Amino acid sequence: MTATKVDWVSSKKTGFDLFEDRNVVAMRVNGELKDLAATIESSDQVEAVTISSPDGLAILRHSTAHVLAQAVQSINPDAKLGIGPPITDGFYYDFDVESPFTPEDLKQLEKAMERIVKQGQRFQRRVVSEAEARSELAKEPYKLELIGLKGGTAEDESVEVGGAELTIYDNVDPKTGETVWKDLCRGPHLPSTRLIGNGFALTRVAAAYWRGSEKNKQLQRIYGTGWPSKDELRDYQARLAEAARRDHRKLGVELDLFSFPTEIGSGLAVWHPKGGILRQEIEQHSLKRNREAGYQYVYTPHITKADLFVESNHLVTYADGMFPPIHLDEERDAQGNVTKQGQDYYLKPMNCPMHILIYRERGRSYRELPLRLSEFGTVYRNELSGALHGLTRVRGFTQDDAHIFVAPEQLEEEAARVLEFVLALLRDYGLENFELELSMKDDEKTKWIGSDENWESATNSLRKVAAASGLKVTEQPGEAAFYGPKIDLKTKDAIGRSWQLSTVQVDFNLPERFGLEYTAADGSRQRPVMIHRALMGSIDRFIAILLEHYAGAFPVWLSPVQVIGIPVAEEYNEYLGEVIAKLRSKGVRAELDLSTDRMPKKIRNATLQKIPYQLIAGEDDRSNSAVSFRFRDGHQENGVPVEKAIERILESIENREQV
RNA sequence: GCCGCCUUAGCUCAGUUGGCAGAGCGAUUCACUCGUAAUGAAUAGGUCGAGGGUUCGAUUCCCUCAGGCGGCUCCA
Repeated sequence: MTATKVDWVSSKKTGFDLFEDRNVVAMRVNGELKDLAATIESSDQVEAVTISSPDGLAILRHSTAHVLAQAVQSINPDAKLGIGPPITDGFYYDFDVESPFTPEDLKQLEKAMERIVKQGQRFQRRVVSEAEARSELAKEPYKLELIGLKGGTAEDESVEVGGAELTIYDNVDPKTGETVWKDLCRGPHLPSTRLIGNGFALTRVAAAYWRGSEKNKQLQRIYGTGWPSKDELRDYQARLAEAARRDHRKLGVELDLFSFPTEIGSGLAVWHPKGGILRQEIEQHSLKRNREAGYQYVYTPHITKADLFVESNHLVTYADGMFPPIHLDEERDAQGNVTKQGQDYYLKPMNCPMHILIYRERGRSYRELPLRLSEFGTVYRNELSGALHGLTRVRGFTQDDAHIFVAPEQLEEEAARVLEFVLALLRDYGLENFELELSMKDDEKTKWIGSDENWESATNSLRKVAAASGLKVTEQPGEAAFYGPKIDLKTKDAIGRSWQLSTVQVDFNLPERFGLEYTAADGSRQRPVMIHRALMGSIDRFIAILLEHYAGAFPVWLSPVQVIGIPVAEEYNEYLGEVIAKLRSKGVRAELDLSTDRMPKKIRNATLQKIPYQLIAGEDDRSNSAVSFRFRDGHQENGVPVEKAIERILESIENREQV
């Protein structure tokens, strides 16, 4: 926060009197955000809100949204206003219009907005009664609906009608004093549109359901971004360009890792040889770590009779996410009458019921617990076509899944072990900067099953475990799965984007449904608790995250091609070929570039493929039994003796180094 | 699933107000034998996403479908 405390000044004043700094665009009066035009009482605590502070940016963006709405209505007076709040990095405004906006409309609207900004219209707050608001906004059906909602039940406060009173903001032409536009809004706003400057841009158009419900009409939403200066806008646009450069869908094509053939179907990926190597490395490393941590690997089928998902209740709670059944074994006579009842089979959307059946296959002793079953389990989910997105949202994917069966008293210790394990493994892949979210039940929703005592003790256990990790923990009441609390782990990638990865969920429900038991030390039958652990979420998605994190330039051990040999001329093919062969014999993924390209072209190709080591050899190297290194960043080390070079490469693989 | 936009060579993209389809990269071949991000030349490569309609004629206009992109919704 850049807000500064301000001492109280004697007589009655407004924010304009108090703050001369033009960067101050609003103020907090006794903790409440207000326009600078608001008057201040002598007992008030006042803080300045500068345009670059989080509050200031939100106000800037909200005011920019108003300017957008004014621009839209200046061009199309029939456009009905929805809502227009600030969001991360920008704002949007929803409109009900006859025909959707086009990219050309956006350019035209930006121009209109610039004119409004230059005009320096004042945002003037005015308190109105509900009746006044209704008559002034008679032509705005959505605003009228918002007015109707105000004072209703626990509805979230919105930027339109939150707060104690209804207010309308008039946009006033500073020269004529005429109100040129107005909008129902709680504020606060910038003192003048001029402060918006040239740090804004309209970014895209999209449809959005009115008030976020599929049942409502879709409005046309215009998204924009807004910043205090043109330079900051450019920085933001550069960040977007960097994110686009790292897009895993683009890198997947460029590095020949995977594709989504339309013949196979939406959201169903095939892995090419290079992507296959990457995936194998990740899986093998994970397998080894899982084994070391006491997990036992299992295999289960991709398809099962309906019975299993009836017993697990997935066919009730998760039916929408499942592919329709495959009807098998039905027989009919010549008249078409069913002579043998068929069976429905389903593609599995989750692995847990299968693992549970392995547990239940025989009697279990407390001595076997915790029993940790893990699997790279491939699941299929019938995601809505519009929700699919590269490898991060697909219809078939592989979870590095595990289900741990523990005695209730083991829950806390095991959860701590799981979290520790998850963090260690993710660090192996080069991820850092983790945050935890503890999702709990709340008193408002009714979906929760299981006893309050169970919830309380499990939540307390997870809370302790999360706290002990030393990571930042956010508690989220109401966000738990219906069957138990969970810890989700988020990580930030190299350019600061947050990704949800692992989840550790406590489940009382499935052990109950499947009647799981173990024999305790005293001979009594007890019910185990289950922990669901998806470490990388989905391997497919995890690879997408790593791809974007590393921008395709993986650490040596994960690189599909680790070493490429580039002879200076054909003459040196044989010499360098021997070096490459030695590396291959030691398990290094090394290739020799025998193409007819010239050397600089080969270097360019290898660099674009983001291969960590380019080994170059010409006369200087051959006569000294040496090779020359060229690295991704272009720096070189010439004349390295072959044995030393090999050693160095092997070490970097062993230590999972980035080079 | 809903709304909007898009789909032209392996890739990135021009183009046609309805009249024989274009470039760069990539591929192949030939020449060059080369020291740190593109040597030169030639050749091949297309039912203009699929199907239907309008038209003398459709890659171009209209309809349906598929796939992609951006959102919304969804993500137990």
